[in-house]
Amino acid sequence: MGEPEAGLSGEQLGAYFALMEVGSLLQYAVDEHLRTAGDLSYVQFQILARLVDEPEGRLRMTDLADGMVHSRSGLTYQVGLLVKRELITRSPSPDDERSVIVTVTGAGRELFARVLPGHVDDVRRLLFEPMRDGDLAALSGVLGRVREHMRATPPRSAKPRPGRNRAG
Amino acid sequence: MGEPEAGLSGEQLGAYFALMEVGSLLQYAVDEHLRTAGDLSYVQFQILARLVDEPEGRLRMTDLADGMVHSRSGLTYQVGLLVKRELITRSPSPDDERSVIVTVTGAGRELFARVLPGHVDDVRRLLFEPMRDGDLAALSGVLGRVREHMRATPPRSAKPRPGRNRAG
DNA sequence: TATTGTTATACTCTATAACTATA
DNA sequence: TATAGTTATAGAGTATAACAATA
Repeated sequence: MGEPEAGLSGEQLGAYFALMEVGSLLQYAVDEHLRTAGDLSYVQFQILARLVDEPEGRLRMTDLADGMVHSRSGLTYQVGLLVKRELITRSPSPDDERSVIVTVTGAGRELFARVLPGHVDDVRRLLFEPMRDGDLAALSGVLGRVREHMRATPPRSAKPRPGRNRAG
Repeated sequence: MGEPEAGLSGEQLGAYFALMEVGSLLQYAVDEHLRTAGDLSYVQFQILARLVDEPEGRLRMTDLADGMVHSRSGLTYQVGLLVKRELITRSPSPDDERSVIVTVTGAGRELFARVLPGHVDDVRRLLFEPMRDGDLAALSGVLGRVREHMRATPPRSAKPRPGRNRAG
């Protein structure tokens, strides 16, 4: 860019672009692998990963939604696809009749286990191969801080969500 | 994750997830701003940015496609939308009758200039605010290396592109 | 009245393949 | 024959709003 950009230094701008490109390429590669290896979207993979990581293999829809960028309806859609393939099941929560509990099935665990090695391998090849140990530590440090900051920062300032009163 | 993951250390896995989350959140925030402030998709913003950055404000479709993840038809689609809004124009290349030259209009430059400050501000607030100078340098170093590596690595190994013979 | 979740709907974006035209 | 680009088409994904049910 030829101009000062009124707010970002050249190095900042470069880092920003690099981050976007790396994120985009990684996402693309990983997405394609998951699609090919297991006919899974990245979101579906994340859902399975979250569930498998859970001690009992189950989570409420709301908890599943936490940390995912998507809308509720989007989650319902993706969960619906996984249910159709019998990789997960849906059942009403005993505690709260409004809630829905999502549980990984054996088939779900199997598919996840089958897909994970290639996934991890892709990530290692693309992301970590060109790194030195110092890089990893540095990256973890920075990204951890940034992530915390982003989580604490309201992503959309002008979107009060209809039907929900936020104090302020 | 509770397991060794056969290929990635815990720290690597953490860094990978952090990268994906940060990239995703940043993309989301920036996307929303561009949409609100200028009714632009991120791809459209990138197209404008590329053109504005060019000395004469113009580029061939093929050059524009370089570095973008998308298919040709996807680019045609996005370019078509910008043309409809008269933010860019399309004209045949004098050098090569097959090529199409895309040029930013005054309106395109204006919109880009109007949208850029907020864009940059978002990036600064979300990405750089929680950083120290050491962080920036570290991030630039790592991401630069990773980006080079990714560019050199064929993203999709099993996709020879129909109608094109690659040596090897 | 607030929360949880689903559904209907519309829309955006992307990719594949077929096609035209020029080199 | 290879390259540049468009178009037709189809599919995936997302979001909004309306809805139902429980707390």
